[in-house]
Amino acid sequence: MEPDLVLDKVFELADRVGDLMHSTLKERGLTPARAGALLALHKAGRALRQRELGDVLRCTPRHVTALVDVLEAQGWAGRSAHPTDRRATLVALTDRGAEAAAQMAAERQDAARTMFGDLTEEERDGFLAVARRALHGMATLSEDRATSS
Amino acid sequence: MEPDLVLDKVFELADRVGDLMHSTLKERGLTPARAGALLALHKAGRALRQRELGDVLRCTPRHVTALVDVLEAQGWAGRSAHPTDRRATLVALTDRGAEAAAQMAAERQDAARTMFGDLTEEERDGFLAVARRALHGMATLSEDRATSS
DNA sequence: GTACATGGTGTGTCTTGCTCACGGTGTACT
DNA sequence: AGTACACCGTGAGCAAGACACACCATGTAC
Repeated sequence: MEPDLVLDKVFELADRVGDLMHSTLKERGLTPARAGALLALHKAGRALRQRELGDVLRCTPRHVTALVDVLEAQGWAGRSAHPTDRRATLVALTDRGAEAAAQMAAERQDAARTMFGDLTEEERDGFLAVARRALHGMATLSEDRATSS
Repeated sequence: MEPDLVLDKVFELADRVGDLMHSTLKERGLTPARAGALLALHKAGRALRQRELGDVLRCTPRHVTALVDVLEAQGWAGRSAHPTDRRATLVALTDRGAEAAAQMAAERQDAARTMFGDLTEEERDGFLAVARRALHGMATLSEDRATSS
């Protein structure tokens, strides 16, 4: 069994989950990026500056503006002025947005339980250990590339 | 340890590998989709109809046209008439494309070895077993959604 | 030989994501 | 004070990935 095929499985797993999520989102009228923004706000549990949102989502401030534009137009979230910093804009979920985000988070957890809920503790630990070592190997690879450039 | 967090790790792993691949591709002047097409042709080992390429890449025929347009313009691949079916167009790698594809495949294998190469057979089997069960659970979920719609 | 299926493409749209430049605002240091 | 600088969001413009619909040329089956 080549390491190659293990990597294939990881991608297959991520792809399938991604596909499923994508299709459930479409029913809600949400795209992956917009849903990500809602979930980020949900997880934060408070209003975020657009800048903060961009940091969490790992995208540029410019893109956050566009994202929030749509979320606001469709009633998922709203902008408000920052109380003390007049440069900043706060983004908060509307009731509708909060409900959708909570539901999506719950669905994600259900899916995770369906996939990994019936594992023994041993199996889970073994799986995570392998994943962690792989991530560490990856990090090493990335650093090598960074220093050699 | 919640199943939730296991899913997070899978995504993290896939994301990191994806990021690394993306950056190596950019140095070559390739985008993910175009590189995918080259690798698909490489793996097939023969010229493919555009339709076949679309099936492998899981995208629409229209998108294949656009993809091949660019690959052809940039000298990675070339079109030729199908010898017997005059509707069909065959896509084949140029020498340059074949070389790049082979190199990318080798790099991918190297990365996989860095991540999973030092596992014992037991660890690898355990990991794969978990992944397979998760995939199976996913499939069940997807079917449920399909029948209930 | 007619009806239908298949293969590729023109046109148009949407989403994600980037850069660059800019105006308004905070902050720190003279 | 005032000046320099950093930070926040946004206007404008662009590239990539991907979809649907309509269309024409070609194969195929009846």
